[in-house]
Amino acid sequence: MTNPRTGYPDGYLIYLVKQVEMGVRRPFEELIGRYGISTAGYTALTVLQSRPGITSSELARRSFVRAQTMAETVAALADSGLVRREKDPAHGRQILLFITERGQERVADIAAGVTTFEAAMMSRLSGDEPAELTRILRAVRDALTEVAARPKG
Amino acid sequence: MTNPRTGYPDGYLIYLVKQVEMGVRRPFEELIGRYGISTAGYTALTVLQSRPGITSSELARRSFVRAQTMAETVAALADSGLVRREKDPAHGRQILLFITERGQERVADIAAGVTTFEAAMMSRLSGDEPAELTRILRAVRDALTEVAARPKG
DNA sequence: CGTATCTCAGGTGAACTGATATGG
DNA sequence: CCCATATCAGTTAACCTGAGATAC
Repeated sequence: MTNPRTGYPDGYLIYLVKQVEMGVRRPFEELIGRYGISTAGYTALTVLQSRPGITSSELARRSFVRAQTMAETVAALADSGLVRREKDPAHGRQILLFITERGQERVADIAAGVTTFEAAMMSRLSGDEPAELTRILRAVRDALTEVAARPKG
Repeated sequence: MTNPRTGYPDGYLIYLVKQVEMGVRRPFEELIGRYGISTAGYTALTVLQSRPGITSSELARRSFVRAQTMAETVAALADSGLVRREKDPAHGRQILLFITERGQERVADIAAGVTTFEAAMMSRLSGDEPAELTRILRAVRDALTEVAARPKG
């Protein structure tokens, strides 16, 4: 009934994650949408900033979505000239992705709004709580990566 | 560029929340789906356990969705006999919601699976990290409630 | 009169499964 | 042969907006 590790009912952590994600979703969508891209697109751009040259499939794995879903997201970015696709000479099938100059600019344009929004999210946190939260969420994500890697159960 | 409170790039916290939510979504859906209800339905049931007699609109606010969306979720639960609707005698328009005996049983059936899944999520956390995470996420959710309450921006 | 609930109707973006082709 | 990537096609679950009736 009550989880000894959280002090809350079983399933509450999952509910809480969902609440936070939903609380972020609409305001964030509204913010990003003004710049003509989707939330998923924006996220892909920021990942490509730190990991230039990864494939769409790899991007999909990092976002916990199927390759087909990410392919759509990337296609939209490529159409807008924010991402450049380049055939991997070593692997004929793979296509490497790079953020373009224009993509960099777009991310820079959005930066101030994102910073403000994230500050609002953290407005009730004090001291090192933001760093704690980030650290612990990364550990949860890594644990979920393991779960996702399992074949079917 | 780098947020001084998290030590990570701006927007990373939002990305992390999304990653975790996506990492939870499919396995959790798969788990809950076996019992013939949706993830949203299961969550509504658990909230009704601790808050019997709240309205669908109130449930919607707590989940950061529109009233119409929650109405659909609740309708499905009522059709399955997991939730009972009762006209509020004091407020002619409002309909109060209660989880039924059958709803309680359904939640109980799912409990073991949920506990196991949540344990997997927390498998890389040690000591009081799960409690820390829960506490901090609640503070973030409360901050987001304020953001959502604002009229339009 | 303004605000909130509930409900009907229609719409959408972002995920999904399935199938196929190709390359390592 | 097996596995991964990419891509075309169709589908779904969970949100959304808009509009109208009712109640405080």
